[in-house]
Amino acid sequence: MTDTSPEHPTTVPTLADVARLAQVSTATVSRCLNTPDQVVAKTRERVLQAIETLGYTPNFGARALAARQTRTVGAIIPTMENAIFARGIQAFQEELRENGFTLLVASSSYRADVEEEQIRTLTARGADALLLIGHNRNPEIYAFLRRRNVPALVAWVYQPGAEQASIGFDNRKAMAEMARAALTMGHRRIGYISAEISTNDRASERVEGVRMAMTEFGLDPDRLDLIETPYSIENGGTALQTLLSRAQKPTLVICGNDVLAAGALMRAKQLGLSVPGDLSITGFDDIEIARLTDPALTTVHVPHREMGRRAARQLIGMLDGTLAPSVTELDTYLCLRATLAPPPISASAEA
Amino acid sequence: MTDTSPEHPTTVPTLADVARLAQVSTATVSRCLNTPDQVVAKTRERVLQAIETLGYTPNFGARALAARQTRTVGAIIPTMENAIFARGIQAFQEELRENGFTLLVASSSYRADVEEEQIRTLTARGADALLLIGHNRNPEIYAFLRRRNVPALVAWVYQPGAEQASIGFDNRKAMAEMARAALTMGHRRIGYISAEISTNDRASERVEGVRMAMTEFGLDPDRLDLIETPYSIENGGTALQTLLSRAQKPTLVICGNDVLAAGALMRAKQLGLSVPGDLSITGFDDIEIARLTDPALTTVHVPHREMGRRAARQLIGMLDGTLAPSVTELDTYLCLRATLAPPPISASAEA
DNA sequence: TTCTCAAATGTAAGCGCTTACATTTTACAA
DNA sequence: TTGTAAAATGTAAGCGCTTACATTTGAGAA
Repeated sequence: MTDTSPEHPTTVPTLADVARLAQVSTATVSRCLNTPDQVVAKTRERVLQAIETLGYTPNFGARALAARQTRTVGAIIPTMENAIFARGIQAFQEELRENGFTLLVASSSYRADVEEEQIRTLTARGADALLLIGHNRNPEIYAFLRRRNVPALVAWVYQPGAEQASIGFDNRKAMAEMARAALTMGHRRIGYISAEISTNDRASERVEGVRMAMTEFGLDPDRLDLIETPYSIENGGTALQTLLSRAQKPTLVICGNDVLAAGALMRAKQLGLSVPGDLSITGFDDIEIARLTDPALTTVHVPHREMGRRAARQLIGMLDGTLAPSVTELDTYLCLRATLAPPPISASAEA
Repeated sequence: MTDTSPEHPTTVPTLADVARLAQVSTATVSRCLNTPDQVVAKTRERVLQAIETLGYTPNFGARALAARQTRTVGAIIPTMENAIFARGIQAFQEELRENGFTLLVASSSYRADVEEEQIRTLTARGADALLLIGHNRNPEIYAFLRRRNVPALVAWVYQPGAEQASIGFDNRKAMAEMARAALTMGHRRIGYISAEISTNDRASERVEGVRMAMTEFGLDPDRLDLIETPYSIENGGTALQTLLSRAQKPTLVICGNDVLAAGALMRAKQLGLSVPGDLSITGFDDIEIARLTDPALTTVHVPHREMGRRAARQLIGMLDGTLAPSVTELDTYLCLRATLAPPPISASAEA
């Protein structure tokens, strides 16, 4: 039983339906959609009209199957729960969109196995290219992607001599700069609140940056009081409390990012400490929240938007063959606001 | 030139490649993947082995095309920039995942045209069902979705007698309750910081709730001092400052959500006001930030997680025909924390 | 051993699109 | 008018999968 009455259609309209209604071949309809100036205005209008009356929308899967490309790129970020990646991904998406690409975002919850699954899912869905965060993952994944001709770009990190194409900043160098500023002010007892280090190279590099600076200042890097905890405001507060319960209280708590720092700062104030009078606290990322805490957070500014836009451009270039894979370093800078100051006199005397 | 050496494959492996290597038909390979117990163990192992050595991954588009379903559902939320929808969507996703569904999220930036485009995109990509936020949109969209057999569920709102299947809470009632609490304490000069009302029914309903309560208390609802501004911490601060510049300063600022409230609270403190001593501030949503401000925010608790999970179940039920579309109301409750208190004596005397 | 029938597997027809190639139309020069 | 080439359109072969239906296999009954 065929149903041809446009009034009460029972199935979803297809290209063929449009072609029939417009009295052209399916090829012409397809061209109207993809290369409109290959079809003469009169025909085109007729086709567009038919599309309109039928309420036709092309089937993405079929199109991808036939065209062998989707103009879609995938991004797998560790988390969507806090705003760490929001701005960068937003910019990434904007630049993609301006170039006719669609972004598909997935999150891995900082888990390698989930990331791997998401990579498979996104390539199965036809992602033409992939944006990944950080370096450390199973090298087989790159082989898999190469096999499928899916270019990948690693973001949020810069490591000299990296194998993979990447765009980002030197996390170690950036945090070292912060640590040097603090050490110069006289801080010697330092606490550090970090994300889990073993699976997160941004986090581990930042810690290493502090250790590096400590060594430069003649301090034993093992004396860094390190706590690892997932990024969240709440966890920042809890970790701060732990650090403050040590026999030797820190005069400075460096946080792996602004979210942790915001939590630590709030908790410190709730505990009656004056920041930075009694205790200095620093963050990393310079997200919105950093400017809005009271006092405003001293942090490391990361060029999220630039990173996102340039990542998109790089990936598009790799896709159409105009750009070779490359390793790009972006600059960060210290953002000295109000939560970092010299340690209290009493404390520096003790040290 | 055909390349059959598995060492240096030049194309991505397909079902047919697997079938060839395992010496079975493509149908059998397909069954191994989709209905494994329809194929005898020995064959299955051989096929799985072939899949492994070839590194085969099924092509999603082709599968969707042939099977006419994707086990994918789409959600279009107004924004990803703040955490308003994060928890609810997270729960939605979890429940979907447990049932073998994948979630695709898109954001509309609170723009009707973008939302419409996203709806088309997601259905083109084969979403089997859709989650939408709030009621007000072009009714043609529902016709479009019906035509395509894509069930849709509206969330975050409850309106008695709604046409569309929905799950959510009564925004008006919830906010009215908050307003009554404040009015009972003696507040008479009320400022309100809202999202844009014309395009956002959650926002407008909440405002109406306050107006309703004012009327109940014999106040002229038009005296509500209303400012509309996009949800962001920064904007909350700016709006607060505007409200404070009025001839008649408010003793209470009700905010349309916690993000605005957090911004307003911070700004108030920076301006040297004591909250709630000099000024009361309230939020809506009860997201993480509400418990972490100082003082903690008085707000309306929304059952985000429950809403997300139940939305998923409802949609899955509609998809497999076991559940009829329905309109579900969820309960909210007042979360009295520390930013709401009676107005200062001086103020109530003036009123 | 032969027969029966369920279980396992195979065959092949699409799903809705793009695109190489073939054909027709059109515009313009001769 | 005719010829020519470019422009417009059509034809049809897949893209990689699922699945209805056909065929083969094998276990157990007779």
